[in-house]
Order: sequence, then structure tokens, then C-alpha cells
Amino acid sequence: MRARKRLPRSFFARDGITVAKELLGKILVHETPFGLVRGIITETEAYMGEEDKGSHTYGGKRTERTEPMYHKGGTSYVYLIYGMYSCMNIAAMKEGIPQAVLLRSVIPADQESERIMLKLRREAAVRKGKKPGGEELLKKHLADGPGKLCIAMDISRRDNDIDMVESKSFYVTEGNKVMPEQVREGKRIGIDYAEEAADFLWRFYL
DNA sequence: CGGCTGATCGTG
DNA sequence: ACGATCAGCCGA
Repeated sequence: MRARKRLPRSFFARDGITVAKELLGKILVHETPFGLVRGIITETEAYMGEEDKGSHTYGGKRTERTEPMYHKGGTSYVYLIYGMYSCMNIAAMKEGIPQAVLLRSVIPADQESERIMLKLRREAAVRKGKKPGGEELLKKHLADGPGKLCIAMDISRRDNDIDMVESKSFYVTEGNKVMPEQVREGKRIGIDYAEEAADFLWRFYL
């Protein structure tokens, strides 16, 4: 497997929509107890700062939780949702401008990553006392949602507020080239309360 | 495939 | 109280 170049600060120091689109096809890398997992990013959403009614920072809500969104582009923002799942975001723009990209789904970049993701997903299911579940079904939905992505790549609040441009264990690299016409767009998910912003086409997927 | 439901806890 | 959700279960 050839070494891929890591994404530099300049990649993340752009507006959230651009970063959300450009992250498609890139590879999210994280060190886990079972080794390095690598996931090809296939779905993202842009959250566009204090004016965005769908964003945690709407209205300038700068709190301890949302603080990483205000940090420089390339900073991770991991939060707990519904009391049991983590959601992984990467801040865009520069210090003080709270735009971010929610990573909604990845597919394993190689066989070893698939093995690790399967192991982590199964482990989590056992912890929750879920039934074993079919191997095929689990593979099909390995990391196709923000919560599942975090379980499959062992991402939790420990990984919050990390500079992914500098970190040795949590970063994003180049991937295979993605043509603009491969990028689909749609409404963001799960923000019905966001009024007109709920209809903005700020969700991107392959 | 689509709709419904219970689970579970840090944040403000 | 309330989520940027998930998995299981049901019916079509």
C-alpha cells in the first residue's frame, strides 16, 4: 500500500461547503487498539457557522462543547448524540469562524481496515447486548452513518479537539481522484428544527 | 425499502 | 428536557 500524502492546513482553511465536497474520496486514518484503520469518506455535511440554524453554533453559541468548531481548520469536533453515539466533524476555515464538516459515512480502504471495523462494530454490539447479527448485514452497513462510522473507527470524545494536520494518530490523506460529476447533493439529515436551513443542499455523497 | 420505537447521557 | 442516531421489528 503506497503512502498517501496527508492533507495540509490549506485544504481545511476553506469554507465548509468546499471542504465537505472535497473530503469525498479522501481517507480518514485513525490509530486503534487493533492497528490503523483507514476509511474512504463517502458522505459529508457542511455546517456553516453562526448564521446556520442547523449548526450547534447557531446564534454565536460558543460554549465548552462547541469550542473546537471555532478552532482552526483541521481541528476535530467529536460530540455525543442521543446519549450513546459519537459524531465526527472536522472544523473548516480559520480560528474564530465555526464552520465544520460532519463525516456521515466511510467504506474501508483496505482489507485490514475492514477486519478492524468489523471487530469494533461487533465488540460494540456485544457491549450493548445486541444479538450477533448476520456478518453480511454488518458488512453492508459497516460505517454508513455518523454513529456507526465512529464505532467502526474507534472515534470518541477522547479524539475531540485534535489538530488533524499535526496528529500522528488521527488525520486525513489523499485518496483516489473524484470527478465533480460523481458528487451528489441533498438535504442535511436530522435537523428538521432548522426551518429554511433544513432545506439547504449541504449534504454531499458519492 | 419505509416507518416506528426504545435506548441513554452530556450539555446548557 | 433534548438531540447533526441506531438496530430491530414490522408491513408492503
